[in-house]
Amino acid sequence: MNISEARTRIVASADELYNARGIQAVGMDELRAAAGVSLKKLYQEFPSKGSIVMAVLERRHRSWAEGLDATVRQAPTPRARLLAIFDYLAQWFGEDSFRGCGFVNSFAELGAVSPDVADYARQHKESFQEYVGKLSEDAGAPPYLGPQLSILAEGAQTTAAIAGTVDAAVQARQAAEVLIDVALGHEVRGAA
Amino acid sequence: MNISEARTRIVASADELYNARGIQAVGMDELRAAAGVSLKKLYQEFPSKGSIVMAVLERRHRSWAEGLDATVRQAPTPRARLLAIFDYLAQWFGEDSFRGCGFVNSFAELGAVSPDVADYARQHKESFQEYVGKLSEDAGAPPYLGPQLSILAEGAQTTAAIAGTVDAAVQARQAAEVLIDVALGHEVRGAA
DNA sequence: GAGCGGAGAGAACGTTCGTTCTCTCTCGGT
DNA sequence: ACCGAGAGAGAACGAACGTTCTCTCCGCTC
Repeated sequence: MNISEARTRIVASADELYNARGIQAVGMDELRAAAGVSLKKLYQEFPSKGSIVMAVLERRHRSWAEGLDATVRQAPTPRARLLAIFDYLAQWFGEDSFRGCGFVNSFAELGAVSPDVADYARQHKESFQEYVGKLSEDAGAPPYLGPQLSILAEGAQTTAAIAGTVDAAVQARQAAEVLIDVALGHEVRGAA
Repeated sequence: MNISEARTRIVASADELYNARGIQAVGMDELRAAAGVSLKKLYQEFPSKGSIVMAVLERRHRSWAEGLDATVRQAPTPRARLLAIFDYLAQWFGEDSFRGCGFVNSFAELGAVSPDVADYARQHKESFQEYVGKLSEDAGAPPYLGPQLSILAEGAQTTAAIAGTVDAAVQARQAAEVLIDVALGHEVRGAA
């Protein structure tokens, strides 16, 4: 077996287990079993559990950013691209494995004791906010729209995770529509 | 020393410590020291760490609900009362001890392994959503406004916690203004 | 004053965790 | 065929945790 094959499998298993049950609740032996790897090889690939956690965060960031961008790219107009963010959320929330944003969760679990985890979570959120800001700019919206939509997306994730329903994605999407149209100077009528 | 005095001090210390460093990172001995109580008395008041966690959640819920309601009551109109939610958030985010919503954090840490914690977090969020829904109804807004504002508030909390700034509260407040006015059928002009 | 109940301090226990060590087996080169 | 390097399985280790037990001391009752 290739060395990097083992790395990949370890990180993938860790991602799945940490997401499902929390980082601190999953021990190295359980991870070893799930990855089908010896404990020796585990510590040969990663010097510590902390480094596995960081590798998982990197994997999550790549996966999220790529998935989001793929969905957004399919939308034809700048306005549709902004709304596509919430379609991506809706699809994500519907997955059985969805248990909230992995960065929020790891920040809550380890942010206070691990500066690395806290910094990475911050970076991930900043990168998302920049992405949304760029999409907003492309749509010709004033700069306040980006943060507003980012906050909506963030709130939808937390709400969906704790309530256990997909509703938050469509509610956030409807709110986003209003905010976008107002920011673009369109006429908006409230539905009664 | 009165028995319920000890209980109160234990729960207050636990709240502070759990908030600052995470529940799993704080051991019973550290809590005992912070509360100024013997380990014996600790287990005399609470049968287990889990029961202390639940008591902390109850305390947090009461404190949050009372603080929010006090701020909201000061606002003169239904519209101002809806916006007061975000003033409350802004003040909260500015506190040194702010480290994100305690229910989101405990859900992230223990929700997957403790149904009690998960259920309580769900109840807390539901209760907040009902509260916002009631305020929306009082303002004469259509029923979709409540969830929209709840999601905004939720997102502001997470964003402020991870970014470490208060900005999210005022950004969410501005978005809320737009959503409220559109929902009430007012004319809204986008600022450019 | 003697004895007793309860409280505080902290040692002790059993478990779990992250990490390392040991033992055994296999496989490739001469 | 033999020897050495490397890998797998899992025992072992030290620390930390939640929880319980022990010991000592204080104040109250007869």
